[in-house]
Amino acid sequence: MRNDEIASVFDEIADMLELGGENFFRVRAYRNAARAVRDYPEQVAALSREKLDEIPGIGADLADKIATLAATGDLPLRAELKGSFPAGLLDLRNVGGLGPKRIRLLAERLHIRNREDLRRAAEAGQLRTIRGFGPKLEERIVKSLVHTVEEAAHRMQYAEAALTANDLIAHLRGCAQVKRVEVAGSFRRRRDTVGDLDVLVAASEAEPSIRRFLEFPGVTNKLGAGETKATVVIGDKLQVDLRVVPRASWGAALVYFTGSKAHGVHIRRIAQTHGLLLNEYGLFRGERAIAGAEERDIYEALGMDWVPPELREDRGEVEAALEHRLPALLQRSDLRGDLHTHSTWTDGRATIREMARRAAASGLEYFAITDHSQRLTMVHGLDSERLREQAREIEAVGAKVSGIKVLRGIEVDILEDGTLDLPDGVLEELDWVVASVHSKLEQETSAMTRRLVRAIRNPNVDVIGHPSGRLIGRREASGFDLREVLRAAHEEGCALEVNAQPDRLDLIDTACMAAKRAGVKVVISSDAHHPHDFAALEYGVNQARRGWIEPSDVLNTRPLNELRQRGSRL
DNA sequence: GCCGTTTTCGGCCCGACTGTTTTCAGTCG
Repeated sequence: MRNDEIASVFDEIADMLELGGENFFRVRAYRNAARAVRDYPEQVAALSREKLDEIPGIGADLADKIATLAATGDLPLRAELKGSFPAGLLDLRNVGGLGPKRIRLLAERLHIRNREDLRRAAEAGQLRTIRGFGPKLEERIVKSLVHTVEEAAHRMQYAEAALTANDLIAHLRGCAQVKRVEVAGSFRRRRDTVGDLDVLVAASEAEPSIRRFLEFPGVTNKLGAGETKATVVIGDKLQVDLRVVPRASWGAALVYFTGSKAHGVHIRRIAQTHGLLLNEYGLFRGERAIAGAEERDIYEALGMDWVPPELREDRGEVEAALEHRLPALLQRSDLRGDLHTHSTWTDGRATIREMARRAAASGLEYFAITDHSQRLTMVHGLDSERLREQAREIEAVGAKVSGIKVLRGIEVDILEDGTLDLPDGVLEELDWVVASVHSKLEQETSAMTRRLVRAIRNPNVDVIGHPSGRLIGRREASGFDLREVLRAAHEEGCALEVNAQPDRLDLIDTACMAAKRAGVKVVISSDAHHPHDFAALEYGVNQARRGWIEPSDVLNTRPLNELRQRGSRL
C-alpha cells in the first residue's frame, strides 16, 4: 500500500471517529499520523518497526495499524466504523457550516443520512427546529449544498494564482495607509497548488485598506467584510481573505497566516515550553509582548533560526532551526544552465536561435536543446538523421549568439520495456540526454519501476525527465518504487529532473527530499517550449526549495566545465 | 492515540467569527 493510500485510511478513520463523538485528541492523532505518512519520503509499508517508531506521531498502536494495512489492505477498525453509520453522512463534512457536532445533531434529530435528505429538510425549513440552528445557518447550508462539489476539489496552480497575487499586491500598495503587504498561506510556502489566497496587510488604519481591497477590479463576489478582515472571490473561483493587523503585530501575523498549520502548532508548543504564548498578535510573556513586529524576532526569541516559508511544513524544519542546521536553500540565481528545452524541430514554438537569445537574456551560461525522439510521431520526433541535421544548426547558432553555450541534447523516449527510442551510438554523440516516459503511463508499479531502472542503467542517460509523469489536476503520478529508482540512480550517477512546468513540478517536494537523502543529484529544468518558458525555472526552484535542496544538490548550478568533469560525454 | 528537560499520567495550539444565544457552542483557518 502506498503512503497516500495509508494516509487516506487514517484520515477516513479520523473523520469517522469525529463523527462518532470520539475524544478529539484521538481524532487528532489519526490526522497527524495521516500527514506524517503522506509526507514520509519512503514507503512506510516497507519500513521496519524501529523505523516506524522514529516517525513523529506514529506510536505503538499506529505502527501496528500500518503493518496490518500493509499486510491485509484494510483495518478492522475502519470496517467497524463504516458499519456504524450511513456512508452519506461523512460527505456532509464538505458542506459549509457543518462540522461533526451539527452533523450528529442532524442525524439524531431529523434522521438525515445524506445530502439529499439534508437538502429536503433544509428547504422544508426543518433545520431551524433544532436548538442551535437558525434561519441563517439553514440558508447557508442550502447555498453550500449547491456549490460544494466543485469548490472543495479545486485548487489552483501556483503560477496562475501568482498572476492575481501580484496584481492584488500592487493594488493594495496604492492605499496610503498600507505599510506592508504580503500574500501568506500556502502561496508564500510556494506549494504547487493553492486553495485560496491569504493576504496580510499592516496598516495604520484598517478601514481604508479593507475598502481598497473590496475595490480590486477582479472582485466578482464579496463574501464578507468586518473591521479587520474581509473575504472576496476574484475571478470565477479564487477565494481571497484579507487580514489587516497593526504594524507591531506584522511578524506574528505573518508567521501565523503563512502556516502551515502543523508548523504553527509545533512552534506554539515550543513557545509554551518557554512559558510563552504565541498568537497572531505577538509572542507574550504574561501580558508583555516580547516579539511580534518581525518574523525573525519571534523565531529568535524561541531559540530558532528564521525558517524559510517553503520549509514550514513540520517536516523537521523546527528541529533543524532549533539546532541551527537549516539548509542554505537553492535560489534561482544559482542556476547557470537549463538542460531541457524544445525548439521548432519538434513541438517547441521558437527556433533554436530565438531560444538561445532568451536563454542568454535569462542570465544562463548554457542550455541544451532536447527535442523529442522519433517515437513521438505526432510532434515529428527526431530520428538519427534529423538529429544530426539539427546538430549543424545548433553549431551555427552557437557561433552567432554570444554569451550562451548551446548544447546538443535529446529528450529520448523510454519505451515500454525500459529501452530507449534511439540507438546508443546516436545518443553517445550528444552532450546531454534526458530520458522520459511519454507512453503507457498507467503501467503497474513493478513494471514502471523496472522500466525506469533500466533507463537509468543506460550509461548514456544523464537525467530522467519528469519522473512521475503527473499533470496537476489532470493526470495522476504513475506509481513506481522511489527507493529502488533512487538506489539505481545513485549507483549510476544518473540525476532526476525537477521539471519546472507549472502543471508538472515533478519531482515533487518530498521526492526531492528523498533524492537528496539518497545522494542523487537533481536538475532543475524549464522544459521550455517557448522563450517565455525560461521564466518557469522559478517554479522548479520553489519546488526544490520545499524539498530542502541546496545548490550543491543540483547539477545545473555548476559551471559548464565542472558539469563536463562528471564523466559524461559533455 | 501520542508523548516526555514538570516523563508513564495527564496533558495535548490559538483566536476570530457566526449565529445563536443571553453567555456560548461550533466552525474555521
